[in-house]
Amino acid sequence: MARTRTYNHFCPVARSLEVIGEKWSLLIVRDLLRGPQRFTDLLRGLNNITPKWLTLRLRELESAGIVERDQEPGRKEVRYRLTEKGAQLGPVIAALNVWGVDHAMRPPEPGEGILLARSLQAIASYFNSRGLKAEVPLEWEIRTPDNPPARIRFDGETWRLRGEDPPPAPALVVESDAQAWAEFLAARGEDRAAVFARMRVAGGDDAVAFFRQAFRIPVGA
Amino acid sequence: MARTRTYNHFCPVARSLEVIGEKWSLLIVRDLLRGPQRFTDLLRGLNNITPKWLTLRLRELESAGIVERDQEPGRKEVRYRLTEKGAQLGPVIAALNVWGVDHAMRPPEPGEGILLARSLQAIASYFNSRGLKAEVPLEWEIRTPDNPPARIRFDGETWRLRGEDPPPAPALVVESDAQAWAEFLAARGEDRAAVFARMRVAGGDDAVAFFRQAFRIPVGA
DNA sequence: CTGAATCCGACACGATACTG
DNA sequence: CAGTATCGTGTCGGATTCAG
Repeated sequence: MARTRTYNHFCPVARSLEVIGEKWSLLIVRDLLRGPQRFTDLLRGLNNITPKWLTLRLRELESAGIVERDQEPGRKEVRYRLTEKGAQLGPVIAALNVWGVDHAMRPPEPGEGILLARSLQAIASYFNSRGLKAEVPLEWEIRTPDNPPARIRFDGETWRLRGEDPPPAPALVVESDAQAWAEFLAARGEDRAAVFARMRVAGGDDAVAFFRQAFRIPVGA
Repeated sequence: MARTRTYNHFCPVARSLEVIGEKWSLLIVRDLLRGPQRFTDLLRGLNNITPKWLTLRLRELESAGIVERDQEPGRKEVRYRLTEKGAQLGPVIAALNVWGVDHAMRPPEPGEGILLARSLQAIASYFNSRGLKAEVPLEWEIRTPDNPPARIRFDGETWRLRGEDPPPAPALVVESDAQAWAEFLAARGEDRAAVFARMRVAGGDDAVAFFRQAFRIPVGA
């Protein structure tokens, strides 16, 4: 595979970018960090990517030892998952996530795909990078019409996405629609408080207070 | 500026990559993290970039608020430097550096530019990411024929590049040529020990022992 | 319906030369 | 020193097609 995107620097940063600097590569890794995905899961999640480019990128990532292809013999289903080498790109995604939250967020565009699970992944990563901790383990659930409900959990040390598995009552449930949820995340200060005021939130006073603190929602009028 | 590289995801990682994901952008930031640079400094350091693309990328980074252009009135000299927003890309570069050192290094290619200062920047960043600490503050100097001598210093807490300014005797001096120094960094285990054996090292026994430990040079034959 | 392959056009990028 | 200008190539997007 004649890489055209070479820099010819003797430098670890340049070497890394030669491997995962092409368009889409890091976003594929981002989505696989949530767990193994099928081709069409990735296709949908990446929104604008064409099958051709997803195929090519997956092959490149595979031959770079970042992604593995799991195909059960007999089954037709193919699952792509990260190797250990690929999972170690986590800190790169986390650093981009922090910078993006701090310096590159804006409200969602009309045609933009809003994946609830992905937005909670970003929140968990940001909280972990910022060292935000709750006093006790807790769980939040966010519900919107178009997405399966998603949960984020603080286990006493770090924040993680939660799958569908065990449903002990979460400390707090937010009900909204995906658009409003995204606008909530993109806004700051009073604007964020205004959007928050229009969402339905169920939970104890302490839980709500901590949620407001975590998202820096001013107490406002 | 009609960004062609848009992803249309509501996601901080995708937003970041829309700003700094184009070819060369992050490498310009990498070089500016060492301090302000002139156009031709960057041109030389980036090795294969053409003036046209360097100009375009600098304009983009400027209008994104990542880079500032300093031009003394009357003087022709222009210096580019990072804004605070740009400096906060440091953790992104650091994460790419760690991954590159762990998973993407290989010996230098023949035509490859080897900048001593940049390689020490990468080492300092890697040591800091890995939490390597010395028991006392210390300084190393690396000398090669083609580059100005470069120094790296541990101040008791973090590792930093040192400019040319104050020259109290470093704890350890390595004399080599740039090619051998790069091969030393690219090698592991016994290979690294073999290259190390061919370099001239001056310093106290403790200083040399710590250097070997920091670079994981086996004691060997 | 999943998991692709193929063709074509737009534009991002590279190589080289030239300018205030 | 700090860029422009010109021209060719490669990367990528869009639409269509295809086999299991």
